[in-house]
Amino acid sequence: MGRAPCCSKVGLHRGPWTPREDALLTKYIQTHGEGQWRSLPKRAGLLRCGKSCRLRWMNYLRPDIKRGNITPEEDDLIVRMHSLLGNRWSLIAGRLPGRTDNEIKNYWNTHLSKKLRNQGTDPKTHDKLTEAPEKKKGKKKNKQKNENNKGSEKTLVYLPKPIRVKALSSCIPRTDSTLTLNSNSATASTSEEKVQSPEAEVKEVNMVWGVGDDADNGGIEIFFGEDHDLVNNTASYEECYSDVHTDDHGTLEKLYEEYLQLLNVEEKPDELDSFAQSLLV
DNA sequence: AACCCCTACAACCGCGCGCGG
DNA sequence: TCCGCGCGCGGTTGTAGGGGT
Repeated sequence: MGRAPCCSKVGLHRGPWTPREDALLTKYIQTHGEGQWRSLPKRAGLLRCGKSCRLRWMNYLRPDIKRGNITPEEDDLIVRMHSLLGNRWSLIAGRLPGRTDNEIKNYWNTHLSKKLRNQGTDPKTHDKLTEAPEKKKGKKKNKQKNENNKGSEKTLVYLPKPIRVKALSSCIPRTDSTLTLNSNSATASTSEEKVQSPEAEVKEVNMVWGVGDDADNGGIEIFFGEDHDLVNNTASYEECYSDVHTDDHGTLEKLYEEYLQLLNVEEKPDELDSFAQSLLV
């Protein structure tokens, strides 16, 4: 077993980035743009692995990164998105403009999971804990804190299976993405019928959504997007989602209703607006 | 003052997916 | 169809710094 390292480690810098390295990377990307990460370090004059460069840029140097404290609104949204999406940090981050998946993941592990536990909520399942909240004394060392991320016994309906989220970069801008649900918890369809996006239901927030089967992963696929993106892009809905099928509109409606409930649409219409705004970024 | 423990978060790692040859 | 590469993701580790004893 064992996978070859992404690049030769010999002679490459590791650990914290120096201001000089940051400057080199930033300057290179400003001139040549992102991408080609593997060859970028050499061309930028950096003794770093391409992966490390990508991470540094994505999580720290990008000009649109919002540094600073997570606001209570963001905090709340993260919790509710997590209850729906699980540990899909990149997907959650996509709904929080300027925030990175790494930042949200760290914030979750250090703040929110603890906060939820103290509130008597299981941070993995978002169910009520039967046991009393963990006391501060008797806490184990650092390594233990990440135990929360390991396999869950969750059986809640619609909990996403912990599998990869697919980006639809060819059709839809970066902030739109898909998630896949476990077929054990939601009805998957293999019908050949094309599904009509229920745009009418969500027009006021300029969003479209839909569900399709994801046979490869044994699940179904949900996507959220912005209808003007689909209109403005040359690709049609069918071109983007040619594999989207359903014969179970009840399931679709239920899924979407739950999504809206999680956003507390009725109680916080402004928040949905800001959510919709975030999709524009 | 010195030591220890804990927190926060930057960085690394391994893996899987998509795409092009 | 297969294979290798590039990329992105989630999980994990490393470490600086702060607070308590």
